[in-house]
Amino acid sequence: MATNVQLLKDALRNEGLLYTPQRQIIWDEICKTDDHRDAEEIYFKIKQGGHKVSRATVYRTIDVLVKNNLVRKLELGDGRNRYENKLDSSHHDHIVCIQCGRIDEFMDENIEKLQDEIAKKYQFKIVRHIHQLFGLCRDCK
Amino acid sequence: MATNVQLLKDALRNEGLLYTPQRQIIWDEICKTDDHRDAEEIYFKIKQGGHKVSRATVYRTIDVLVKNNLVRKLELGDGRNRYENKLDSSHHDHIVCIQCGRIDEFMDENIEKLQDEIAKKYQFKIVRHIHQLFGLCRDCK
DNA sequence: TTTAATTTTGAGACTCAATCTCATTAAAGG
DNA sequence: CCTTTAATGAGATTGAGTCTCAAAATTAAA
Repeated sequence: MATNVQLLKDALRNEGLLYTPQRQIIWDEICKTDDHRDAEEIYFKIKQGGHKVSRATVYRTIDVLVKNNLVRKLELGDGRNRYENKLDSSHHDHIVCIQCGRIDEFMDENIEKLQDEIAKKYQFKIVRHIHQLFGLCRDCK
Repeated sequence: MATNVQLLKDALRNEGLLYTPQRQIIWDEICKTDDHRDAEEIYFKIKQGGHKVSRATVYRTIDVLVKNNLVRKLELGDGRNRYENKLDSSHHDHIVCIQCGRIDEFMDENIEKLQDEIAKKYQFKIVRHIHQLFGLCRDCK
């Protein structure tokens, strides 16, 4: 598998951390899909795959990946954070079906612009934002 | 104090629940400020005020108030939900300072419209949305 | 190399918000 | 009143996430 080994190595070097098999396994697992999975799911998938990596290491490594922009953290407000790799995805926000859990992505340049204007009005420097639409998807309404 | 007794009574009737002193105390406490407080803060403020209401009742009652549109639930993704009364506030979203915790409110009719368009494009029925800008406020940047 | 110093890992304890349980208390409605 | 039904509260439980610390692995030094 070994997806984007170099990206991981760079992130680790950037943090002054060592490149280890466990960290590679975790990064590989996150790269395997474009799903929005929580840490437990990722942890169990790794276990299922026959690898032995502890829960603590999974959480610790995900934090590093998020901090170094390899992974996006999704906060849906239900007490579980989700994660998705940022390998080839540009910025986007999320549409979440409250019935079936399906998560779609959207991006609107105009909304981004309006956001910046609002920030300016409040003399606020935006570091990140969350924009999520909750409701019923095509198949659930 | 007894703020908007009728609104509470209506919400409770709507849910088939009884009107009780504890529920009134909780609703009063939430109406006292326009802050965005978490359940523990509300619980302790009630305690401080000399009233005896259990934590369980606070959480249970807040849920009813949220469900009946008397209270807005704010999910900032830090593991604690905040609540604000909806007495005289119209719809708005939030700007959160990651340095000092200050929370401001904003509302942009154009963003709302764009949101609706996106929903239409995805054949999605929006039930609620979260739009939060995180960063540094005027005094922190 | 062999040893010493440093970093990482993993098992399980711990935290904290939130929920659940169930015995006790309070209220409604004859 | 008395019976029935609902609400309350104390404390147990859950669950995601974090922390601890001894053991294992890696790196650097000798």
